[in-house]
Amino acid sequence: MKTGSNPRSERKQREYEARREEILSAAEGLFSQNGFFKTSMAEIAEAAQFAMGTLYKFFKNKEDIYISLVESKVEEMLHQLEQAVRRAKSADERIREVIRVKLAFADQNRDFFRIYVSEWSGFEWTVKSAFGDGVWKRYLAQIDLVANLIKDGIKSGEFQNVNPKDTSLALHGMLNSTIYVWILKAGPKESLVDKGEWLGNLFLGGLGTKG
Amino acid sequence: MKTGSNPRSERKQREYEARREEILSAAEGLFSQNGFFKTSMAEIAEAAQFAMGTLYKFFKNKEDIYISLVESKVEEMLHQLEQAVRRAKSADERIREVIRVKLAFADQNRDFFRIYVSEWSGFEWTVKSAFGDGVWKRYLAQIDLVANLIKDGIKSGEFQNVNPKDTSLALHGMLNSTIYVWILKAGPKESLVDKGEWLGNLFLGGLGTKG
DNA sequence: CTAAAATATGAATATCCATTCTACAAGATG
DNA sequence: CATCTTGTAGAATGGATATTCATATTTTAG
Repeated sequence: MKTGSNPRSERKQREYEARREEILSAAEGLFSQNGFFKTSMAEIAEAAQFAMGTLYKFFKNKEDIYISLVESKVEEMLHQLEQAVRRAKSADERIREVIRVKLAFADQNRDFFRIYVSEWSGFEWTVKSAFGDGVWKRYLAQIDLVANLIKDGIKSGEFQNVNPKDTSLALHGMLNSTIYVWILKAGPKESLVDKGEWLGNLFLGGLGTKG
Repeated sequence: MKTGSNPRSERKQREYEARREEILSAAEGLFSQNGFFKTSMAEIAEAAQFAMGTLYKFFKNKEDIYISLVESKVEEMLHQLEQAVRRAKSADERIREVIRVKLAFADQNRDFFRIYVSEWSGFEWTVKSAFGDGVWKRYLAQIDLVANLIKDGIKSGEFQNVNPKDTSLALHGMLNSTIYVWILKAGPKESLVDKGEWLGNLFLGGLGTKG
């Protein structure tokens, strides 16, 4: 009949979660460095200090580890973007806020972002199976978030009359390429976040001098 | 002593090249659809209508096929970009020309571009081995080409005083994301090349209304 | 037409690795 | 303390597939 008392099972639960996180964290570094296909379960097990068999008590399979990893982080990033949009008042400022938050998030989550960027353009059709649902949906949610923001800016006259979705996509492309190369070079000197302002200027004001 | 006569060996050479191209072309479709790791030599052989062993007469291994494929196309794209830059006169027009050419190339080489985009952000560290040399170098050459173009534009006063390399990178990111999503959706109605003009406007003039 | 050289073949090999399974340990329970 | 439950271990299994190699076919040339 079960003890039924919460405290005990709660601790179990917590410990289970903690171990799960440890595995994810170990896997994150490996996937980031070597990609999905060149990371073996044996390596993950070793890095997480568990036996291979144990991993399967926490995750259905290798893909499940990968997906859990990406999903939770993408979710987190989406949350942060939503909050950022909320706190800014003008359309212009909202765009700048999005840029800032994304750069900061990348700065804070380098390993993840390396996975993420290659995910958004490539793995989608490589690890496909379960992806359409979780990650891709949240990715589109990000694009939509910014697209709506642009739509509002157009209505208010702050922005030119463009296709909001295409423009949002362009912005994300700009950011991703900037972030990705920054991660690759990884010079400890250059600050990624500092690039936020000129990226905002470029996107909002353009490269040309004549208005 | 050899016949020494050229004509004969020339034909051989041509036929060899032709078969090589056939293999590359077959591989292109498969890699594009399923990615490097989920494409087997058996599949390539079948698609190219050769036996597996024969493939190894033309290429050292699977990776060699992949690399040859990407390298030759990237080279081609680079050439086209160089020409495009040459034929335009103003800095502004040169940027627009680059955008046009890249979009047209993507339009014409959908399969390749799908590989390319995932290559530029992801496979680089996954299929790594021989890449640093060929593909990556040519990719950077593209970035540099545009960076120089921007530098000139700054000198002539046409462009604002930005970091040319970062800005070039941002442009390429914009284009890649636009192209990539277009390929995924693949609606036969929307023209990719038609997006060139507003992408040029956006990049040069910015999203905002106030100069 | 026939022998030698060059090509093409695809079954056999060897390696790699995700996943499973049986045995062992630690901790809870009465 | 004995038993039962839960968690951990890592060797064994099975499947996949890149690459090789002995054989067969085609082409060349005398």
